[in-house]
Amino acid sequence: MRYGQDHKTATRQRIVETAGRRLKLDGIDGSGIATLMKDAGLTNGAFYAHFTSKDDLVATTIAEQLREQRATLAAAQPGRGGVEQFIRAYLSVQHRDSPGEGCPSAALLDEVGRSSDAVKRVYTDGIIGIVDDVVARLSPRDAESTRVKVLCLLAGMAGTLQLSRALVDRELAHAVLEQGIEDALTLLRDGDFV
Amino acid sequence: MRYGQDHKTATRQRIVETAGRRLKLDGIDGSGIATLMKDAGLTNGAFYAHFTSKDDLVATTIAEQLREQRATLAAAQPGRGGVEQFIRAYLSVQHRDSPGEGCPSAALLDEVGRSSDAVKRVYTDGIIGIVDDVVARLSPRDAESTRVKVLCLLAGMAGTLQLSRALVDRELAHAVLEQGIEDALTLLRDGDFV
DNA sequence: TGTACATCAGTGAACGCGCGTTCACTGATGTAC
DNA sequence: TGTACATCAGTGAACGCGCGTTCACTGATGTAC
Repeated sequence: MRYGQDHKTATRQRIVETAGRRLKLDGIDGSGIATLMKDAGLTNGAFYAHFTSKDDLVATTIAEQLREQRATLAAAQPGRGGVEQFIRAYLSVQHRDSPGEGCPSAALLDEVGRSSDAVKRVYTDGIIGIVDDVVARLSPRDAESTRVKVLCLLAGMAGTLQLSRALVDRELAHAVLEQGIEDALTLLRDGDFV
Repeated sequence: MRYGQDHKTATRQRIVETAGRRLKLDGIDGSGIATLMKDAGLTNGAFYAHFTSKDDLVATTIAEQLREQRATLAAAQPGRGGVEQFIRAYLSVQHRDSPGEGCPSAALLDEVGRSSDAVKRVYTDGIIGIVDDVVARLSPRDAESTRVKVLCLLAGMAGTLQLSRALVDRELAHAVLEQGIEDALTLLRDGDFV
């Protein structure tokens, strides 16, 4: 089956997209090559024509997921208001109940910490990209220290979402989201930005 | 090999202890029964004399790990000062670099969110136990709303530790821990406790 | 324009291995006489 | 006290299965003549 030159690129893109969903739903260790390829409508054998290893796909997918997360922020209203909008959407019931469509940090952060340096590398680069976008919206006096503050803010939000997903007490899980928004806004206010 | 009545109990306890370390190091999906048993000096076959399934061990181990985490807090100085002490130890370089000896939430929270209801149940109960100890130290006006605030505080700290483990930029990873302590103390101050 | 051929994305079976789980067996100990 | 036996914690091989990876092959397409 010889195809046009865009075909393979499109297939690769499709694998990365469906893998994003699967990895966030079942975890890195919980997702096998055969399943990942089946999600993209292919068989396992085709995998190594697109990626050198599972780790290669994981790294590629996490980079792409963080790029999408960044695009979500970019779509919000301009300036500081967009950051608040982002926080409320992030800590929403809808986001919590749709891990496959959501933030890779919330779904995979502890697994990333156990992953290869290659995966940690793309994660680091990707999260810094998001942070820089947030910092630009806050236009702070000290951009460097603000980057660290924003990093912590995002990490806290990811942890809060993870907790809300792990609690069986639905009422408590909801209260955690609400309080998480309050806490994030408090830190945003106290962060000495401007 | 017939042994005294305490022998089996002691063996089970040993499995749960070594499993705690292994699960936090390699993740739930990343830890196999044979490895978990070898860690305890046993062979795979003995496993099902102690637990009904891997999920049973995971639930038992997470409950035990949260109990140990609670004991760590109990060992700190009394009152609110102990909470600050706990925060600084939690977000320390030492804790970050020893996941096997550390907090189960930081190591496994996103995997718990993908686990069985049984695992989520013991996680929920365990974390509430820790929260109640923190709340008791703060002796707040409104204990119920303070529980939620403390839950969020702990979730944020877990996320921050996960992030520090995932970043390849060592300097940034360290700055995140420092900022995480600042943020946690800020939330503790603003929490309207007393 | 029509035909022969080279390309190469994708198939599907197979590799060795580790997974969670089961089970017939071992053998050191506590108990009964 | 000494011996025979029942108990049962632990062994180690095996179950079927899915893992990550490899590879000989297929066959639709683009290209060459």
